[in-house]
Amino acid sequence: MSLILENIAKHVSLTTKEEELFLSKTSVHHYKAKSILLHAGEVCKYSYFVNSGILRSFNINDNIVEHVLHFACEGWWIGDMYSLLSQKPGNLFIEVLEDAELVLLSKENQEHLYFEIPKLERFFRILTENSLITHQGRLMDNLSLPAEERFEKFCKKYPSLIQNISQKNIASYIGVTPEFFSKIKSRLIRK
Amino acid sequence: MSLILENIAKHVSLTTKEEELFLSKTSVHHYKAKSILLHAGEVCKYSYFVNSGILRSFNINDNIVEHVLHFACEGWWIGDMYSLLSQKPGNLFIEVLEDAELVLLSKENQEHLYFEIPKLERFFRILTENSLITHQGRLMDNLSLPAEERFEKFCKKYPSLIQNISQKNIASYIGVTPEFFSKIKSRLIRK
DNA sequence: AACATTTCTTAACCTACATTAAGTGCTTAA
DNA sequence: TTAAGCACTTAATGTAGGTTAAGAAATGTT
Repeated sequence: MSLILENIAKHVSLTTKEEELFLSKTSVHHYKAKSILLHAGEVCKYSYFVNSGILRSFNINDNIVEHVLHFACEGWWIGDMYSLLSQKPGNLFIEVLEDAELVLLSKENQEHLYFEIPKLERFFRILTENSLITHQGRLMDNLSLPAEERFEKFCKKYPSLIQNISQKNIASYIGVTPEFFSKIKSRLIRK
Repeated sequence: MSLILENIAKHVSLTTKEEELFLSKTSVHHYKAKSILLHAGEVCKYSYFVNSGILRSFNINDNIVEHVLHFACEGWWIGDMYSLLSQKPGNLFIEVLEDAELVLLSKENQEHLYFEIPKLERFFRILTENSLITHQGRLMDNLSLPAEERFEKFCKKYPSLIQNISQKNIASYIGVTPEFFSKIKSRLIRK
């Protein structure tokens, strides 16, 4: 069974017919590392589900500094929620970090599916709720914890990512410069 | 018509019978300023909709420093999403800042309503999506903007709140100490 | 009205993190 | 195979924002 159907089955149970309908509204594409799926200033047309590979979403400040909003690897969704829902140009880039196989679900198809399979409305509600909880937690951590503890939390929460993501990108997610991140890391190793 | 029904009507249209069913699952309560509706360590049982008054949710770090996650005034919802959905003890306090009339919706009733009025699943999906977008934006702002610009954004986004909330609380939401916030403010006034 | 409590301001000093810069090792590319 | 480009490290110096402390203004309480 495909990964995305397993993913859905964790929250709602679809009939075989519904599963087929769902899949018929999606398409699978392959992307090479360094591909940019979405540029800031564009309107985001798809939600992306990751079958394999790694992606990140980030913004760029004053044309210089990148800040990572989100990583996505196998079994995760990624997109620019703001742009996708408003259909206005967003601030996010979406980039492939490691060669990826993605399931694309367009906004229109997603809306269709809500009408044809109301259970999917529930599925995406739950997905969005979980994402919100994660973001709230990260926000509170950024307000209240020093960089070193934010890094430790990141390691605990996403152990699989640490192996596969450059320090530069982790630093950007944590919210520090690569230089300072390097210092933190060597401090932790010395312990 | 009640404020909460107007609120729902902005996203989905309910029949009169459905509206009655919805209201029958909620209850209205009045709280004095300084009431604490939820303590960190407790399980959150309700979503709160604000008919009038002002509330805030916040955590406390090392038993000392407060950080505001969220303000809510007329027409807004507030709760501890993490605790509400997981039914585990959360980290948030919810406090009344100004005497409030609130609509309480328990988790069980909310789940019931999803089954009896599927349109409400859509309503809360949309609500959660909007909240997620807001939190993502705030997260990126915290990562990439200095405190002064975060404050300016806050003023633009929530002009009505500034009149009614102490500087201490705004500072905590922005992510700086009251002392530094005071400095920022006088710097902006001098401009 | 008088006292207590909390909020806000100001200022001196301190620290977590940024910036700049220089150097090392890895990878990719002609 | 050499050069060019990144990712990473280290270290000197700079700064946004924190801490501490003390007083002023506002608010609440009896």
